[in-house]
Amino acid sequence: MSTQPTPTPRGNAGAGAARPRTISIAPSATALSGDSPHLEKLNRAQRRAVLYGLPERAGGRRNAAGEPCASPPLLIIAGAGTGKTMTLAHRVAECVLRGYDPGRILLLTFTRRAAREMTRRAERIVALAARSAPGRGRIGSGSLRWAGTFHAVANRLLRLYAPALGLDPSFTVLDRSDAEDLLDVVRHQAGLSRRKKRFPRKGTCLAIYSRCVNSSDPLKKCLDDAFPWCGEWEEELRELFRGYVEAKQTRSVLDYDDLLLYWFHLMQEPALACKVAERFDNVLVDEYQDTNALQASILLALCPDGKGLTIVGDDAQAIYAFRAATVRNILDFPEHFEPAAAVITLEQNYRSTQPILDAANAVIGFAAERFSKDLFSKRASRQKPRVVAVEDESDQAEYVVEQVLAAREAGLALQDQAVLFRTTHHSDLLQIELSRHNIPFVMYGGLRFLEAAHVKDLMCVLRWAENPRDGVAAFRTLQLFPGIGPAAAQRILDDATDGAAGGRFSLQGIEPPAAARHDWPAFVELMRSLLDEDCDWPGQVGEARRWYEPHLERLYDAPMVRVRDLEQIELIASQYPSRGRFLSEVTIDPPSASGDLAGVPHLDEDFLILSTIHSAKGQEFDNVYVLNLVDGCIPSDMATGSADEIEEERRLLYVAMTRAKDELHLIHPLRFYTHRQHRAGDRHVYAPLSRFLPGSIADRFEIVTHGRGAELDDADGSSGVRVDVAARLRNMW
DNA sequence: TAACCTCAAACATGC
DNA sequence: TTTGAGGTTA
Repeated sequence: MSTQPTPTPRGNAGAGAARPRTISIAPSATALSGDSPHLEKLNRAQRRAVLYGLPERAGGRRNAAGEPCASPPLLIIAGAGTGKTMTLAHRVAECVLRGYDPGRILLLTFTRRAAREMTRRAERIVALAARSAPGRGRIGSGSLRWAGTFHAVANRLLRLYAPALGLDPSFTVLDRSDAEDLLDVVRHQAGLSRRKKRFPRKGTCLAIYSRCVNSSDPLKKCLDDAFPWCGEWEEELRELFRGYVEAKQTRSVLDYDDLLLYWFHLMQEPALACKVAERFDNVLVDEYQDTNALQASILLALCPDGKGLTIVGDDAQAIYAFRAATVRNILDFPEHFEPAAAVITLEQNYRSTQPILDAANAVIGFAAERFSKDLFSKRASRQKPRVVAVEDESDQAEYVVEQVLAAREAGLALQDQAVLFRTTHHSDLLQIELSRHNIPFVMYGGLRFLEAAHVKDLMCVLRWAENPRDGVAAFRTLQLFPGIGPAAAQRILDDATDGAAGGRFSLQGIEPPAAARHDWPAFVELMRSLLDEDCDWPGQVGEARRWYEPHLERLYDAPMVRVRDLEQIELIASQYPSRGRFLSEVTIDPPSASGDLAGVPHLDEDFLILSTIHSAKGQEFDNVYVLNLVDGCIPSDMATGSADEIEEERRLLYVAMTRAKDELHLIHPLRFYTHRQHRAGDRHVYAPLSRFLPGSIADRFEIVTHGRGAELDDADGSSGVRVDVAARLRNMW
């Protein structure tokens, strides 16, 4: 679908292609590495990446012309398992050791967890080096203040520069479903819900909006590219988005995309951009292949000449195009600068055995465009990765259980084993099977803790208190009362803001509907308390919870489980210094979305990891089991629309495979039972092995058959004949 | 009139 | 499973 020019095909230097340049290492750098024990563990390429272009001493941070001493732009292409985190952490540490102020280093990562890991390591390296060379650099815990995701850093910067941007510094942040709700309000007000033909749903509308913002493309192009079935609604959508932007502004709320968008506009104003840029001597960006056009614009505005800028990524692991990330960012990075940025490639893999890499290289070898590199490892093994044919999904679950238990018997902890899958529901059956066998597990990226209705309810009460203009939070809070629905909530909201000036509001004198009258005074008292400047934090979370619990019991079944979740919120809240920080940071990087296990109590000491492939990014495990290696799952049925989408699915499989250190099992259920049928129903379709594992690379794998699947041996596709029955059945309609 | 309930349809899924 | 529309009740 994309008509953009392609970058370097393998072994072919195309025009404008980014090719690795020869890097000459400054003698001083070599000398330094010789006497620096903290660099000893690094290989040659890693050491080059750590030291490249860094001035010997950054003391004073200014050269004779009064300009900051800074390294030229650098791109590190770090293949899977090549010690990327370690290398980046070392470079951060090296900056500190050479005299840069850690508080002036900006480290942009993909998740908060990655930021934490990186700072922790950098601090350790500095501490270690300081022991052998006292006085070279100092770093205390927490002095790398500017480490986080683009969104988290944006949140902090925007609060600092809010007045200049016309923002209320106590703005609140809408998560995805809040944003959808607000969009829905606007949609109804604009009369778009009353159309002869069905208008796209709120989730789709927001996805379109988000894509426009993040790709920086006009609406028309977004619709053509990603939402062709909504093309006829272009004008209505434009009107809707106009209303949505206005609605956010009157409420002092920002959605995820706004965080980037406001930062972008901050950087477009030269005077302000200069101030922001001056805060940082070094800017390091991790996972650059998964940034989008808007993020790239921000970054280039932050470092127009690339001075002090280091980016790390792997084009072969770009898996977020659906969120408007573009691999062009990394492919085109070197040529943005004059002279072009240096490229250092890390190819030695320390994670996987060579047979696993051979297989992964073979899979990614079919990719159409990428920086040329092939991973190699010194970890020899005779064990090839397995392609396991199983009869169906329940046989698949059985196989995983068997293998996991066998590996544990052999001494491998459950935590060192992971089951990966394309979408969350692919793991449904396995979860049941694991529970049956009493195998504890943790689901990464699945829980969506903050999206549970009762959790959102409580968060909205707090959010309303934080930002009285946050009508989204207010609207939801009010509807918790019996007898208050959308209409009454809106009336109360109007009355409450009418009587008070300056965006404040007052619940005094509001007459609620009869059914809500009984509970009303307690709520007025709660809000009075929460709005009090001296209200104790985090104690107010408990106060809000105690008010909310009776409502919870009325509104939902199984209240006990939900009550425990609320206690969990209290616990999490206690780790933040203020209500504002808690609300924004938890919204921007929710605890479960980043696979953040810290602070999740009552877990067994050992547990199996279940994760979507997306959430497994950056992780590694001894044994990896990948579920549903069939066409329709990988690549997903939903992603076969264009060549670009197929390529992304291929990279997704590559990411999954390269998570494995020792053992890799790719499981192929031969048939799938179709849904929505009687319990004992036998309607099913035969599923062909994923197209990413064609017969031509079969020699990279050990092909095995499990259990009852043995009977179907000659149907497993190893004959080389492929019939995509699933697709044919789909195409019937 | 608005809240609440029921039922049918849906172009999505990863964060 | 969820959304949203339409019908029923307070």
